[in-house]
Amino acid sequence: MAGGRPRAFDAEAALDRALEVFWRHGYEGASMADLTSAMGINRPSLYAAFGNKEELFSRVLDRYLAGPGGFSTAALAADRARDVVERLLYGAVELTTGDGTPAGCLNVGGVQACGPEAEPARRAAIDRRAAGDAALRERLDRAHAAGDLPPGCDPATLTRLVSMLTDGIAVQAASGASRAELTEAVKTALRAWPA
Amino acid sequence: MAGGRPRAFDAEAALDRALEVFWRHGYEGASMADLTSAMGINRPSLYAAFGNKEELFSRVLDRYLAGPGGFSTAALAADRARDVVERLLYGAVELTTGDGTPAGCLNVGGVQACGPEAEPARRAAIDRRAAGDAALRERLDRAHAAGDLPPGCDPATLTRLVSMLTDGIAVQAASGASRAELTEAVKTALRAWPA
DNA sequence: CTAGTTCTGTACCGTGTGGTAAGAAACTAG
DNA sequence: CTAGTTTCTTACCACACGGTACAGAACTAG
Repeated sequence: MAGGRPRAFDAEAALDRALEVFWRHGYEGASMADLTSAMGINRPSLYAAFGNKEELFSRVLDRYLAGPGGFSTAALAADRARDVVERLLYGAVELTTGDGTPAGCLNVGGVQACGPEAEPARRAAIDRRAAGDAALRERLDRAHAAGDLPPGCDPATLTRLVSMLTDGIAVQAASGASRAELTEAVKTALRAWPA
Repeated sequence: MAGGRPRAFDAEAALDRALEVFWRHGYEGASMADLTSAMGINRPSLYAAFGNKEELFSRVLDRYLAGPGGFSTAALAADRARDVVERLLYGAVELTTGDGTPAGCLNVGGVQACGPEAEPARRAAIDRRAAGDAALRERLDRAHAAGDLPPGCDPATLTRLVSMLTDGIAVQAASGASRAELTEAVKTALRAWPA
């Protein structure tokens, strides 16, 4: 006694469309009408497949971090700490100034305070950020133990600074800065850490 | 043929209340009901005095930059370029992590993409940011001409980097970073520019 | 007091929001 | 072919949104 009518859409492809919409308009700025229209499905199908708007956003966040934001976990695999940071910063520039993608960062945009009903989405974004920071922190702790950090550099503070820079990159991109401009700024910032 | 009923509220005090609400909830997250309630006035009074939500936000932005954000123009008066930057960065930390004020920055939050009808407010925020960047750029140009910049430092790029850092500070504060943590990170960033 | 003007208070408008009820349609197991 | 299950489609719900019409209240000039 199984079966049932098969769904007429690809859930993962629909999530990619939803990602595009959330990325461009933010959590609150993306209406269910925008989402269903972009995903090519009806409202009840969306609710049956993904729960509600908040859960959909959460799944989109995961997809974002695994896809376009995947460079940030990949960067941690670099041999030297400076390369880790360099990959993170340039990766953030590329992510937030991509040609076919919206300017800015879905996760950074999700942090900005909005209405009370968007609070769960905000927390979801903040939680993912904290997880990313923790992973970087753990990597820099290892670098510190191996003497791979500049003298007098606290891994926790350095983690905070890198996170601050990637956040700044996202806001700059969202407000119109070009990839070339941000690349130059990152290059200047990295001058403080000679290779 | 003059006179008319006098208004029963102080417009500037009402703007301060509106500032608090916009700062905490963002442009879209602040409803007219929130605003009128906090300002202690009725809807028609608000519309008569300030136009509409968008114009109110614009006036609040000006008040924000003249008040809590005033340090950013004051910082430009420092004698040495490094002091200008230092004041800007520490000032941003203080602004975004104030005790009685919401975490984050009204102007940075305004940049984040939201619904289509918030686009004018977004542009208003971006324009103010551009004006601030232009003022800093002009100050760093003078410093460059006076040999007050580190060797090989482009004023335009340095302006972008400082703006990126203050943006990052705002996002970090909005996502829960403490004043002490951000102060440490700024201190580390400033190490690249010896005093 | 009257005429003119401006603000206040209540009650309302159209629209868009996230979310859902109900039934038809498409599939599988027997 | 039938019963059971899951999806799709249409139509709808209550509600909150930004914005406003209208009448009464408070003031000034004559």
